[in-house]
Amino acid sequence: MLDRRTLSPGLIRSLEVFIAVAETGQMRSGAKLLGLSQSAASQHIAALEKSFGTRLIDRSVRPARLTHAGMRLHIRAQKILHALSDMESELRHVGQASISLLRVGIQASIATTLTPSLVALAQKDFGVEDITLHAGQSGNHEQLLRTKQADLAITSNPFLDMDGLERHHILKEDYLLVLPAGYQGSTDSLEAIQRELPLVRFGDTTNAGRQIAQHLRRLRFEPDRVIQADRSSMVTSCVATGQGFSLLTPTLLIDGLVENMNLRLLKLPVVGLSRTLTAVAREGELQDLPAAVAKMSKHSLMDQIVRFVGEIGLKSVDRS
Amino acid sequence: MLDRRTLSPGLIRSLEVFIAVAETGQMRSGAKLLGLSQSAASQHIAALEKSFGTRLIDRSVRPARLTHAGMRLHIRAQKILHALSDMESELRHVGQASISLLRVGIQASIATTLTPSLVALAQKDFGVEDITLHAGQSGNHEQLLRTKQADLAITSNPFLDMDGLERHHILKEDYLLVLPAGYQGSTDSLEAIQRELPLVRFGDTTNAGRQIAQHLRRLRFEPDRVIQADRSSMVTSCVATGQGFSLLTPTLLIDGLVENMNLRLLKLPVVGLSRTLTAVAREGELQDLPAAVAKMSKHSLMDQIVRFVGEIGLKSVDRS
DNA sequence: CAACAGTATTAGAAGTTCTAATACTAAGGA
DNA sequence: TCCTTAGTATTAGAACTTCTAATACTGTTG
Repeated sequence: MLDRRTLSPGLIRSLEVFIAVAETGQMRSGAKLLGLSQSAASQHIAALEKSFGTRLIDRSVRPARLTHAGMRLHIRAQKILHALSDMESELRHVGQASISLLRVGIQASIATTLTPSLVALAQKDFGVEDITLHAGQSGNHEQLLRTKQADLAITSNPFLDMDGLERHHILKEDYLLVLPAGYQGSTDSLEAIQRELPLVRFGDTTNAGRQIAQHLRRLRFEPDRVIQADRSSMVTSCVATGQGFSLLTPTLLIDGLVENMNLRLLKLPVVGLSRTLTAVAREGELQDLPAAVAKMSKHSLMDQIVRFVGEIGLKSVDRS
Repeated sequence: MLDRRTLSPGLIRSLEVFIAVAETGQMRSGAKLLGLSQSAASQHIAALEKSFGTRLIDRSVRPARLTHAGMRLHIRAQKILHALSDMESELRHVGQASISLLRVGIQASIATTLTPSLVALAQKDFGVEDITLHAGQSGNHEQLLRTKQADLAITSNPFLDMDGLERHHILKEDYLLVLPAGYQGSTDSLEAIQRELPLVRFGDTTNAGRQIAQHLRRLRFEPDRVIQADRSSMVTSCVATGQGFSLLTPTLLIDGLVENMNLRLLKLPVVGLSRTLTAVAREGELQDLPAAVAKMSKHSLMDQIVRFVGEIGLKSVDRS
């Protein structure tokens, strides 16, 4: 934090004049280089010399020569003025290289939550003029990215087999056990619960569905009764009305929440079932935007999880 | 070399305002930090945003937040403003730390040559107000430095056994064979010459005298007839009048030159006889001045050698 | 709707930088 | 010695930039 005015307001101009005079060895020539009069140059050099309390240029010789102090100033001033030019160039480049059109594929389960924040970020921080948002299944996003119909995907499937992409971790969430509020049976194991209630899960056409099915197979858990649905709200409705139990991540749960749904949430009695959300874009195309989107998404989703799922939701999400 | 005006004249002030606003998160607070009105701050930020063609601060949130471009600018601006502050501090320090009194011991043989240039350098480039110059034998200078009666010595004896000194090489000059212009004898060896003329050399009370005596002893050269003198001009007078021959460095020769002296100069028929001149000061006391003095001394002495000794003198001096 | 908090914009005052003219300095030549 | 030339310093006032006080505008809250 800088104190109040510590730098001379006209310092840059004076340094420009000083460098021009130093390198031409003559007040008038230096001034001419900058399109100034000899008098203006003389005044700038005099002001610098007064400010620093020391002679910078020895005018008694031809060509004029830098003093010791003048040589020190020359070295430093050149570096600083170049840094300023670089800074100006960079900032103008940031502005000019802004993204005019952004096409984003968002996984359906988190699309509602993320849309407002994403639009604000893209427009305000990155000057994006046109935004196209597509909510859908994660499987579609790979093709959209590959065929350049989408520039960015926010997805639970990071397309690890696909090259030329940059990936930015959003968060990893564990699946929770979702029971009807009135469930009185055992919660020690999935088998015990399954004896009381059927499993309500996503269909095999969904990534979540396939992921859960695969994991349960690995656990040798083969439920007798299964209810399959394609939407989060269908799943949660069945559970809320006591028709079954389910396994959902916090974000899936939020996506399915409707008013007056009474559900009981527990940590899964088995480990290793989780879902990772990632922001994915083609490498280098969007500069800093994908990373910023990932950061914003995490922040936004965490807020919702705390608000709608509470402590148990918070504990089921990684903190990295 | 910078082109004509490429940097905005008010850029520094605008950057100071930008940083203050960025770090307080509020236009009015940032302005207050710099003792400005809210309106002035608003105008500076607007000017920057117009210049760069992009939004730098998002005012719609509380506290105000930097855009992506704003964050880039913040990083760069802080570095540059700190560099400017450092530069101003350094330049003011150079001025304030100028040396008010400088006491220099110069070897007698080069004192006349160096005095004008040394005084100019010290006053013009280093702002030295009072200069005391002492011409004398190099043996004295060690004591003057040790007892702080002198700050700088320009000498042929670098006091290698004394710690806490900084040394700056000026030049190394080989001894030349100095003969009467009318000498007709052999110049193949010192023995041959000695058969014709006595050796005229500095007395053992001088560093040059001791150095030459020591070296001749190493060569097993023991002249029958020796003329000893304490001053260069005595030596050169004897030689010029045909009374003897001598061994002198270019600077010693110049020191002894008087009008209408006809001397014949030859490269010595033996090797390894040379003298090194060094600028010596107590470590760190005089900052950059000793190095500058050494550089100026070399330049000055080289000019004199070329002028009074010519090509053979130039060839007998190192070029490093 | 009114009150409040904060920013943007405007007109004119204040401050800074510029120019044209002039004064000053040093060196060289007649 | 005087005059001319080359170059810099200084001055008065014009031109430009930055500032302030006042007002308009925007968004949020009760």
